[in-house]
Amino acid sequence: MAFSAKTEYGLVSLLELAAIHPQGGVLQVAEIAARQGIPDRYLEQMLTSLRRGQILRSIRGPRGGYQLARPPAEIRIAEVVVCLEGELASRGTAARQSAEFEVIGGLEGRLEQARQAILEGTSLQDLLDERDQRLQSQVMYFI
Amino acid sequence: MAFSAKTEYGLVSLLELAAIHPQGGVLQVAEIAARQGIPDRYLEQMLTSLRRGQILRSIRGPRGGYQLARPPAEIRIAEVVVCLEGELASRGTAARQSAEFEVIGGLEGRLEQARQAILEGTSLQDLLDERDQRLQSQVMYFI
DNA sequence: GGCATCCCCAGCGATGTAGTTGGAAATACG
DNA sequence: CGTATTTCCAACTACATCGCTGGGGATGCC
Repeated sequence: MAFSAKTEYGLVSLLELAAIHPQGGVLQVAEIAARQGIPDRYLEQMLTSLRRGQILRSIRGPRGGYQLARPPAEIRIAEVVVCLEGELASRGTAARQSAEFEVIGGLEGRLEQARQAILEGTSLQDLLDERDQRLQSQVMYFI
Repeated sequence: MAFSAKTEYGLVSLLELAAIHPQGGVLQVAEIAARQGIPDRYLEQMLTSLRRGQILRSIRGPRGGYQLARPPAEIRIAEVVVCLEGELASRGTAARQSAEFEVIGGLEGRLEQARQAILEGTSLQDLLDERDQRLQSQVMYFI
């Protein structure tokens, strides 16, 4: 798959929070984990990363939980992925110095650029819309 | 990086072989490895994969080596990558059944589709042209 | 104070990646 | 024929990462 479990779990959680954002919605780790079938102690770590990345805000104590730090339209998926994938600073390997390696490096650059374009061009709101549409058509079939 | 070392090494080797293909060129593992600074016993495995994938042909015994099984224009990079990355059949994870996971899955699909489009749309000849152009401009600077 | 909830960080098993090694089979060449 | 050269096959190691679990600690509502 294109994403690690970390990233998938984080994005799914953000989607859940985005869905109730207009109501200023707050969800607890355990709630999200139960609904999505994710180990809660693991999910905790992703939400912590997202908080450190200023994407989530947390509320401690009883009746606490997490909520989006910004409206979904202002959260780019690229940002989320960087935050969850751990950056892996200078993931680029020490480029070997031959014309052949440079050409391959160029191809890799184009691949990552294409990926980045999609991730930058998609906001959490876009995914939320997609989700709502999906749920909508499920209801249609149901009737 | 977008590629594993395996894939990079394999592609670099293919580039070297493509460069001398019009002369029906043959190179030995040790030659390529030395020129590119790759451990030769490791590179051996990549070239074996490429042979099994019908991308290379091998000649055994003294004065043996490897050569392209087809002209570079007929070798798509997508094919090479599949061959080297080991396929990892059904790399796709067991998709969780929630609207949120489905939406994320959709995004992953678009990412992989974009990647695939580039890899399908690039032939070994394309990379070879890029290499030659790069070498050409190096000479320019040299003068 | 007590309980619910987030916070931090350490560790663990499975898997994958990069590379090494040992030897068997084919074949050109003298 | 014999030997050196080269590919072929398959196992093995070292290390990192991934997905996940666990133990406490901090905070804050009641």
